[in-house]
Amino acid sequence: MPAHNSDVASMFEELADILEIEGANPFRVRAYRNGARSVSGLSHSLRDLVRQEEDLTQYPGIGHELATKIKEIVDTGSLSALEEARQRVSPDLVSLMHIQGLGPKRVKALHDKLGVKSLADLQQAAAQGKVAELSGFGTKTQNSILEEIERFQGEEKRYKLAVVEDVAATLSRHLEKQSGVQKVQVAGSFRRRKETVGDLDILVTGNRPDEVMQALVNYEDVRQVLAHGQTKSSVIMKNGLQVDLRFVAQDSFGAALHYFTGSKAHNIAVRRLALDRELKVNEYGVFHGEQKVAGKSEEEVYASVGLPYIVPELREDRGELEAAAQGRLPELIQRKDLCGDLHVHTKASDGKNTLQELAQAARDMGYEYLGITDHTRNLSMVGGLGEDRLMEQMEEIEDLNAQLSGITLLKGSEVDILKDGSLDLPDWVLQKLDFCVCSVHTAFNLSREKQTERILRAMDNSNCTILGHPSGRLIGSREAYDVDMERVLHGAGERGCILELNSQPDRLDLDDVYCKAAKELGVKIAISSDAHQLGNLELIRFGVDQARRGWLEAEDVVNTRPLEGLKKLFKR
DNA sequence: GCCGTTTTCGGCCCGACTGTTTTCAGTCG
Repeated sequence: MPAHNSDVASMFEELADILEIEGANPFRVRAYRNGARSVSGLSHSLRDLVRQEEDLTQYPGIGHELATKIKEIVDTGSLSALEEARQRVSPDLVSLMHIQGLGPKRVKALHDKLGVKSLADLQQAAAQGKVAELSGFGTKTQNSILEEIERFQGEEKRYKLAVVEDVAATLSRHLEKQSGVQKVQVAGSFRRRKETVGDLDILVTGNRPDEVMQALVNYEDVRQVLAHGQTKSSVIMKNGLQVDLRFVAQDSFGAALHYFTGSKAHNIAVRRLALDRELKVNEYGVFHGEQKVAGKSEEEVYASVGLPYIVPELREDRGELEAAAQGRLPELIQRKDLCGDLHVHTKASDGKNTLQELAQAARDMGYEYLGITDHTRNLSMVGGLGEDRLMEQMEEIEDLNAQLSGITLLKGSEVDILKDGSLDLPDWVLQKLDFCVCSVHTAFNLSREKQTERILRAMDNSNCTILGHPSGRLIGSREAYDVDMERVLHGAGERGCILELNSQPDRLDLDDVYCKAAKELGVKIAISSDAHQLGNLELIRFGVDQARRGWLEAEDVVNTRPLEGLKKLFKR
């Protein structure tokens, strides 16, 4: 059984859940959660680290005990402490913790007093009115449990960033229109530009808190009100997304924004730094005893703990605080740094537009070049190009380039990587192109070893300029294929192959963690839209967001180079 | 269970809201 970092993390999380239900020392529980978080933010694979006999306790939150457990998971694929814990507390019972409003104490009470063992048991007990009879519970709790069970079963837990953007924009406008509102700002993982968002955190300043809260709970798209207080309200929108609204005072805005932007791990780390200086940080400000010393702006908050401003995208407690303290925060890439796009489809395969239309759109976006990369023949269902049609397209591009001014079309192709790692078109054709994006579109189920070898072999071909959407994942619908990304990263580095950061909101592939790893290995990244129609070209901003989360600077990304510089990077 | 530029023991981030209470526990972010 493969043991990815995420497997280790989820085992630690599950163990933490069980210990919590059992009433274990809360700090011990927290230690497991910290360990899980630390592990999932790691850019190295634990399997490799263990194999290389690295000292795992060098990573934050991993001590002797967790290091031993990680070794056990990597070596055996399971964790005996977790197996034993599951005997005591069943996974079905643990899963009840994921229902909003149910924590360890209540789950334990439901189990001990009512014999609840599963979601079905709970639903039945609540429907029969037994839950309300327990001390500490009541009719309201019982009803909300029933509602939550239905919601829990019906819907996805996290939403893609691009989906949430619409809700955020319309709701922000609605709130801004309310009288007495000065400022509306979305915080949370949305502001950190995380690829998926669990809920929307919105901050409001002004002088009529009651009315703003009222405006949210009465908003037409609200399905259910979870909480409605003086300074905080929570609602569920009709699409299932939870929105938390906070009213904050003007002079606490920076502290609140920092607090609610998170991540939680980053905030905890900042508060720990503050404690060293005998400061207390909360959402109202930074305090020295009773005295408030900062809070108006986020810059103030960071300054109070001796740090420069850290942009939201970096706030994951993945080394940004240390980097800030040492004055080596990256100067992150921005949308305006991009000189072109290197992955675009036309009508020739599964795109919607002509070369001319795309060229014009790219020029209007201020690009210097646009890489045309239609699919190849292996993807016959989307009209993939064989060598004849590709040769024709190359001619077309050359003719068009002769007429166009202000934009250059690059002759490219998104070449299928076949099952054995060979490329879908012969070398003599590929050599005529300016560059190739090579991608896996079939045979996702190969073993880890075979999939990895397949991709390495594809990169062996010097015509493979860019490895397209390297993991193949589709957020929320398809797992990445099983591939040793560490080896792929090293392989790309050794061969001078560029890795793509595909900007489609459901791909964002490479992800942030591997972008950072690639950067550390000196592997270059191409941020591409993978546009299939004109409107898709702008999706590239989501790629830029993800790149920023991956610590990438302009120099790490090939398509920040003007055309001549780019062409040099294409040669390998 | 983790951690340490006072420490290897004794700390460990902090506040709002809800429901069930009669002053607070549980949950959440």
